[in-house]
Amino acid sequence: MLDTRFVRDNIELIKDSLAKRGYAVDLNEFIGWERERLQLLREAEDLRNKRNVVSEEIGRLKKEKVDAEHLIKEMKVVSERIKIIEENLIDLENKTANFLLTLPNIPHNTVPVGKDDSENVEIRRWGTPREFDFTPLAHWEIGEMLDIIDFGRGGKITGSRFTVMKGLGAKLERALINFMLDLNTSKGYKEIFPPILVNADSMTGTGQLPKFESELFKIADTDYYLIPTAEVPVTNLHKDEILREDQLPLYYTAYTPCFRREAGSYGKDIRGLIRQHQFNKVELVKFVKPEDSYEELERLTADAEDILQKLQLPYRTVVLCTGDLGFSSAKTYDIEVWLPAQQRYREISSCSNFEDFQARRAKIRFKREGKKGTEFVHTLNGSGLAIGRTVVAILENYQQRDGTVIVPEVLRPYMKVDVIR
RNA sequence: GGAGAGGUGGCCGAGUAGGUCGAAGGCAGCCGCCUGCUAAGCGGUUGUGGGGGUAAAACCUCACCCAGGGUUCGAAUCCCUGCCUCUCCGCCA
Repeated sequence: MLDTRFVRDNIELIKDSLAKRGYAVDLNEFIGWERERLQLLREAEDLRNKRNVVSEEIGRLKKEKVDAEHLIKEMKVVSERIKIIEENLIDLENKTANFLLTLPNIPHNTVPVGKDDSENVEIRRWGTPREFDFTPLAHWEIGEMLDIIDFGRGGKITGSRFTVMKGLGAKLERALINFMLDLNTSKGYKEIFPPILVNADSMTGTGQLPKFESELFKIADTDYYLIPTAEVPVTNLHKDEILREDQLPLYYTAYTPCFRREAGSYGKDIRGLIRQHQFNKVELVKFVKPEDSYEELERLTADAEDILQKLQLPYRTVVLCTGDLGFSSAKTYDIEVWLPAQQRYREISSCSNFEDFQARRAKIRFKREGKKGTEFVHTLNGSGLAIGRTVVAILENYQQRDGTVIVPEVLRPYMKVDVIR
């Protein structure tokens, strides 16, 4: 969420930055609400002040057994007036707050301007895509041949976009989770295992609600939602807290299953593991001081890239342009892994700096040593990494002519085998 | 699921026959004083958000005693609803 006063005072800047994202927003109504709200607020405060003073006086008079009936009558009228104003005030507050909740974050000035993902800018590549002396198979073909991925039974048990991992496939999934958590924690990220059902308040805190309800699974008869990413529970760890300066930065890593409706992606990536309703992911989350957040974003991205380097998987990193940037993010790097069967790079991690956008929604603040007042922290997160897509990348990049798959060196201690056959 | 108890400031903990309580006291923190060092002691100070005000402060004011409603001239204190915590029973991984 953007700050009310900031929006009020920077109308033009907001309009410009939203236009870069492809949003056309009418702020005039908001300005009108704010003007009226402030006026009513002052009126209400003056009246409340009067009531406080006179009520005190009434108390004193009653103690002295002096008649205060005329004052009580007078205050009755004042209280009624306050009540009416407060109702209007609440109405206006709701309107402005709901409006602000639907505004996306302002892109950082280093984010390239563009209309959609075709204008994202590649900033680096690592590794060289392997030359095959045979035609590489798609991961779903490999997975079914080796009997480690069962798409059909996933559909039977639940429905489309659900998959069963079996044998060494299941073990590969588990190995990757452990490998990534071990690597991340060795770099100072604290491991978290959070609830995977969260309440609406937490979803609002990180920006999924109110705008993107249709992309979430909601539990019937409750206020709970299945998380679409560990970002939600982990960022909300410090909801409504005031942290001490010396507690920052905070680094967390968490493995969770993730659940997404994938509404609006009908027909996309129907085959294979790329786009599932349920998938595993190891996430990286940071809470940092504002002046550090862009340096922290670079390091977060580097930490995610390091996982691919250790797995010896070729990738490239792109910076998302304004038109492709996520709702809550001020700047995002996508890391895309090379998939030989598709002959293209596919997203495997998304690393973002949300600046104070989430912190303001979730009221995550900190206090500087020796300074008055509080400031919002900056929050960041990135996948480190999406497990299912990493499985895809390993199967496709490490496949051999005979249909078997070599286990990446760093995973062998976890897998206990060198080859999946 | 059944029965009970409770939710007050960074922490502990007063305050419930409504009135000057943003809230006693203690601890912790900060600033002084004192002190051979440490400890003890003495004095002062320390919440959050909003509106106004200022060059910036100072300052004025409103709100906040789990959350949301209600009663009242006036509520931390009374009433209702919700959430959470604890204890006992049941059930269960």
